[in-house]
Amino acid sequence: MGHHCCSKQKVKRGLWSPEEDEKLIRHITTHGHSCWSSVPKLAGLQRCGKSCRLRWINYLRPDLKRGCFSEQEERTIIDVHRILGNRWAQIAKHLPGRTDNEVKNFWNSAIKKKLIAQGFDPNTHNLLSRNHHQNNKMKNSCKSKTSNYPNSTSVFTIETLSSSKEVGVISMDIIKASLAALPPIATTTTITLPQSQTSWDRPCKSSLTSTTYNYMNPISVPTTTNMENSNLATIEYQNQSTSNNLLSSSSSLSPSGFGIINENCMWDVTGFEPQLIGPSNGQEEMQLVQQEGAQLLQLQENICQEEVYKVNHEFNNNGQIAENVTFDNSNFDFEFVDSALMPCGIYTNVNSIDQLAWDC
DNA sequence: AACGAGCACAACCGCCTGTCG
DNA sequence: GCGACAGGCGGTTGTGCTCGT
Repeated sequence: MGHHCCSKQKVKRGLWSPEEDEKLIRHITTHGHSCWSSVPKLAGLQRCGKSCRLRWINYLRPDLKRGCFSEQEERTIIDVHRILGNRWAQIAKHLPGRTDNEVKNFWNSAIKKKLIAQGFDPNTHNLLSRNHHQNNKMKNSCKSKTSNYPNSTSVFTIETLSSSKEVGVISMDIIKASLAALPPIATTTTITLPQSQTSWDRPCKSSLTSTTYNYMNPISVPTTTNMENSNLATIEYQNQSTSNNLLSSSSSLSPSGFGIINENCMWDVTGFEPQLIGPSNGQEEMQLVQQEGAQLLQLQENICQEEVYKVNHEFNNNGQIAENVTFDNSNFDFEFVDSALMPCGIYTNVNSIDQLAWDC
């Protein structure tokens, strides 16, 4: 059974021949594709319009980047997927020259398996094997005083400690998530690592001696947004289930508090890119981590800005007054905001990472 | 050389949404 | 408001290649 647009006529299916490709390219480059349904007839192809469109978008478009995905692209896919989920078209927009189909195939054939192999749930980006254990632990003895999200899937227990700075089992994603959860006031964060630990994702329960690093919270750096106009929205995120928040029309966007979970620690053992961060090369590596964290934050901020802009743009076009716009009557993507702000379920009001310890 | 399993990727299917009459 | 249609998207399937036996 074919697609309804194809059922009316006899259409060829299956792989495209070079001759068909040539016909389609010649037609689109000379006439464009104002209406895909008319393209097959005009181009002399026995295909349906949808098939032509897919062939052009996924394979024949001149601006496509062919070949293997770069490591940077892989990371971008993972990072954006963490925020957006299986919205392949949206993810592909962050990868110039790549199509949603290509990204989807790459995810399913490569990244997904690597994440699973590393113990990550590719859907939630949380650890797989320890989920139940940690969830049970959360139920029984969670002392978190800050996380108030009932649907949190965090596998980490956060405790407020008055004096201890010890970091037990820790991975890069936890570090970044916690750093990103810091309020924008803090500019420098002190992280104490066991001396013996040279890799962030390598569990190390005992710490005889420790090394201290300073980590600049990239969120704390004031950034200016470059939206089309200054008529931006401020999100006062409280509780999505009972939200009755207002969009204000004249304040500036401040998506601070973005959480980051980063599976970059997986590269360490998958052979992609060893990231040894420790006393031997800590200074240099921490700079790289800072840069990477800042880039990731910028990426997440950009995505959030796009969502917020969509809301404003839509209402402005409709001639409505932004002050009267609420989340309830908007189509704002709460799920997106939730995932962007609390990707690992960590939501905290603590003043510095010194107050955090991870009970893993 | 023949065969089958596994894999990557191209293509299709079905659903959803927006537009238009 | 309703139906028809086109475009877009994500999930799934089909196809051809590679590699091991």
